[in-house]
Order: sequence, then structure tokens, then C-alpha cells
Amino acid sequence: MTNQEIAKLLKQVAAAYILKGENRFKIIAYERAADTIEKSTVEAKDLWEDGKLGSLPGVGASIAGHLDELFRTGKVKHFEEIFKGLPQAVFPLLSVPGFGPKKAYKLVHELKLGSPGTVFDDLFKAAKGGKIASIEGFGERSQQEIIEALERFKKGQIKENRMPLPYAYAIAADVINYLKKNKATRKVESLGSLRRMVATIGDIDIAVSTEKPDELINWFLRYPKPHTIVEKGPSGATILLESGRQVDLRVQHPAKFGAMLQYFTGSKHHNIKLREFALKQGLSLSEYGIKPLTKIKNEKSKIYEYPTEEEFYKAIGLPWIPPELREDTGEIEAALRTASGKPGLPHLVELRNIKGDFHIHSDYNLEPSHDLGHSPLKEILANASGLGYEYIGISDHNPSITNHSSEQILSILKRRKAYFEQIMKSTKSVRVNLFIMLEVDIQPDGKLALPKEAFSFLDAVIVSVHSSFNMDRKKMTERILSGLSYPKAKILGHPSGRLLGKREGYEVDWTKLFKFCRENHKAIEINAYPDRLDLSDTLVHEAIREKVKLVIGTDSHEAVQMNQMQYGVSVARRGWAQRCDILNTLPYNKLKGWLLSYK
DNA sequence: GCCGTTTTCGGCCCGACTGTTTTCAGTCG
Repeated sequence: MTNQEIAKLLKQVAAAYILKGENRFKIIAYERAADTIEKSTVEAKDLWEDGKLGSLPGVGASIAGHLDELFRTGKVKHFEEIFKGLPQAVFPLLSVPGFGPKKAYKLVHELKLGSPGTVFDDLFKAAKGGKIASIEGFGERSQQEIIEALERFKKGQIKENRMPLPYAYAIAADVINYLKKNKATRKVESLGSLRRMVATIGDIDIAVSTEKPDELINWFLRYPKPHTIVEKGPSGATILLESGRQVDLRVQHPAKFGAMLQYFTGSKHHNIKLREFALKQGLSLSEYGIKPLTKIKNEKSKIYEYPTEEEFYKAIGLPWIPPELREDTGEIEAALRTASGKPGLPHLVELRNIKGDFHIHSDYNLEPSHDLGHSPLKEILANASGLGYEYIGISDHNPSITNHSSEQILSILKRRKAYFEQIMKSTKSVRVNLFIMLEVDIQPDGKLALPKEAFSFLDAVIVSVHSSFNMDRKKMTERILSGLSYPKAKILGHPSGRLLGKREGYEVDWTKLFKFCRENHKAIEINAYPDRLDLSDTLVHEAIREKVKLVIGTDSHEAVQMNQMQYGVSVARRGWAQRCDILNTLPYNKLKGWLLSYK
């Protein structure tokens, strides 16, 4: 059962409760639980197997109990009770934008739509036949709107995919650059999930601070890349790029920019928690500023405005919270501790702390079964030098074991080592240290795809799973631990194997893996490759709590991709990682001590 | 049903938009 399916079920429970007139806070509780599970980067089922369902914010004893029953038996008696007496045709309609439980129920009830399978067609026919306008609470306009909503829904049912963060980031960077060229622009910032650096992004939202909103909006609409204009209003505009990606602009006066930036950065749950917190101080927060509550009803109180987020947070007694942390996973409580002088918010790792990259593929042809890199070592070194790195590791894929004998593999690796050493001698001007490494497959039986003798030509290896992804959790965990048990296996590469939007990660017992890594001084990689961003933010947070060390690697197959380190850093930051948690922030000598110690 | 400055009981975010309304309900982000 996937997170999406669980979230859907919980939303249906909430909808059923709405229809049955249940206590509205109970409804909100179910909606909130559905929302966190839908957005969680860890499978709820994995958490359940570890007995950690309760770690999801909004999932308490009661809902966790129901989910336990769901995972064990495939159904929940309590939910079935709740659904009793409600027409099933209501639920499919809830996926149509504009349809909530009450509207859906009223239509199904009044029009006697019995079948969930044909409810869309049945309703569409009823609307076309003019049968909706006469229902109480509806009219000609809402009837027309229903027709259009159903048509849109039919067309757009292949739901637009969210894109991996780096793609969105590149699009946004170009728009932001363009917006900065206008003289009326004071500040430009991304908003929403993009600013929080979430692994996948839907729409791109950008905010501009300016005294001349109209001028900025018109400037935005003249963005030089091909686009169509979707919407234009007094406070912003929306365009659709040729790629099908939507870009929203919001403009605000500099005096109010802080509150607006805070509001639209979210996350929703962070903002809700923040407003609850402020309310206890008699302050009401909104996108326009902060309003002190008054005792007299309906009296309009003054709104205080804030040019910056720092001032906004300060006004409610908190230090500024980095956007990457704004997910209501303890950051407000931590900020509060910081405010009272105790250890609270982490000092998040930054891109400039990174001193090297171990996961780089070169163009040296060692006849691997996976893809070669495209750049020669010299170019990689030059790039590393430009990035200010002290060291790099070249981790080409291991030579294919089906096409080579052990002797051939030894000979290939011996030649490679000699070749790399020769290059290093001839490029003494570049002061980047080299580790000669490999990325080695962990085979299904847990053995590494490399003969034992071959390790003498290597400083260390990254081990990764590249095949048989569908093993059960126990076997996969044993497989990985076995692969990591080799003395020179120091790093587990792209640990979950996920490909964003394409493939779920394989199942792993993370608790067991983290414990093993901590005890054996193995590091887990945060792979910064755009389609991976693996380990996920939530698991990074958990790994750090378990005192596991991490490395951030780009998995570059071209020298230019080494610049993608920033996306790995953003995952680390979302997982609350500080400099001390990330090994490749260490200077060369210290790092070498860890990488070259074999047990 | 969830959850915790002080609260394990008693609270529970904010504003915009839409359409059918004469003051509000439903939906959305």
C-alpha cells in the first residue's frame, strides 16, 4: 500500500466525517494525517514495520492503530463503519477540483447517481441536460462551472508530473536573472517548495519586491523565452512556458515584502503551527503582516508590516528559520530553544563547506557494464580546482564481470592506477588530491562485483545496488550490509535506489543499516544527481539522529555536473545536517584518515 | 483526533474567491 493510497483513504474518511457532521477538529486531524503521509518521503509502511508510524506529525495513537489494522488485514473496520450509509459515488468526485464532500454528496443524492464507476459521465449528462440548475443552492452558473470542471478533469487526468528540484531550479534561475535586470526590482526570491528546496517541484513561484508593481508585472510578461500568458492581476501574473511548466510571479511593496515572503514560502504546516504559536501571544499572522488581536469585536486593528522575514520572525519572538527546515518537523520548537539561549536550530551545512567530491565518473574506459563518464581526469581536476576542492575521488563503475576474467580485471585496474598517477604527476600545478576509487555493484548475493585482489589498486570504493531491485526488505538489507562489510567499502552509493518520478526506492531496514554504518565507520551517500537526490531528506534527518556520517556526491558523468553539488547540500540541509555530519567537509588530512582506514 | 512555552485538558490558522446568498457556505491554497 503506497503513501498515495493511504492518503486517499484518510481523505475519504475525513470527507465521510464531514458528511456525517462529525466534530470539525476530528476532520482536520484526518486531513492533516493524510497530507503528511502524502508528502512524506518515507513509505508509511516502512515506518510501520519499524514501529515508528507515530513519528509522522499528525498521526497519533488512534490513526496509527487504524493503519496498523490496515497493513495487517488490508482493511479497517472502523473506517467501514464510517463509510456505511454513504453513497460510494461521492468519493470519485472528490478528485475533481472545485468538488468538496458537500457539493459531491448533494449532487449524488439529488440526482440519484448510484454507480461510482460511471458517476463522471452520469453527472456530466445531468449537467448538460440542465438538471443541476434547479437544485437548491445551485444555479445556471454553477451548472456551467460543473460542466467545465468535468471537461478539464477529463483532459488533464494524466496528472502533470512534479519535476526534480534541479530542473525547476534552472528554470527559476533564468527567470530570476531576467527580473533582476529591471531597475524597479529591489529583491527577487523564489517561493514555496522551490525556496524550501523540496526534492520535487510543481509550479515555479517567484516574488519580487518593488515600488512599481505594474511595471514589474509587464516586464515579467515580456520574458524573452517563448511562453503564453495565463493570468494577469494587480499583485502578480502567471505564464506557461513551452515546456508546459508554469511560472507564477508575485509582487509586493518593499515595506510588506517580509510577511509575503514568509507566507508564500510555507510550508502550509509550518505556517499553521506558526500562527497558532503567535495567537497565544495575541498576534494574528497573515501574508500582509501581523495584527494584534483586540478585545472589541469587529474593531479593525492596525497591521504591522515587515520588510524582511527576519523582522517578521523576530516580532513573534523567534530567530529566522532557514526555509529548508520549514516543514513543522520540530523547527519552531527548536527556534524557541534558540531564542532562550539553549541549543536549538542547527547550523546547517553550506555549499562552501564542501571540500571534495568522491562520486565522479571519468572517461577512462575500464569496460564497465554501466555507463562511462564523458570527461577526462585532467578536465575533472581543473573543475575541482575551480570549485576550491582539496580532493576528489574518481569512482568509475567496476569492469563488467561477465565479460572479463579476474586476471583481465586486475590488469585493467592496474593500468588505470598507473595512468591516473601519471596524470597527477604531469599536472602538479593543480593542487587537488586524488583518490583512486570505484563504484562497485553489490550483487544480489551480497558479494561485490570485484575480485579480492583488485582492491590493492584502489584507495576505497563506493558500493551500490544496480540490479534486482525487487528483493524483500530483509534480503535487501542483508545484501547491502554484506556489500558494506568489505574493508575498503567505505560509502554506500544512492542508498535507496529511487529515481524521482520514475522508480520507488527498494525496501531497506534503515534502522539496521544506520546502526551498522555507525558501528563500522561507513558513510552513506547523499547522491546529488538530479533524478536521484537519494538519500531523501527525511532519512537524512533520521540518519543524523542515529549519528551516522554522510557524504554528498554528485555522481557526475561529465565534469560540468560537479556543479550539482548544491542540490545534494540542499537535501542535507532539509535533513538538518550540520557541517560535522558531512564527511566531505573535512580538510584533506582528516578526511584521508577516515577514507583510508580499513577494518 | 492531535498535541503541549504556561495546557495531559482544552484548545485547534488565515484570507481570497465564488456563487447563491440578504449574511453565508463551500472550496482552495
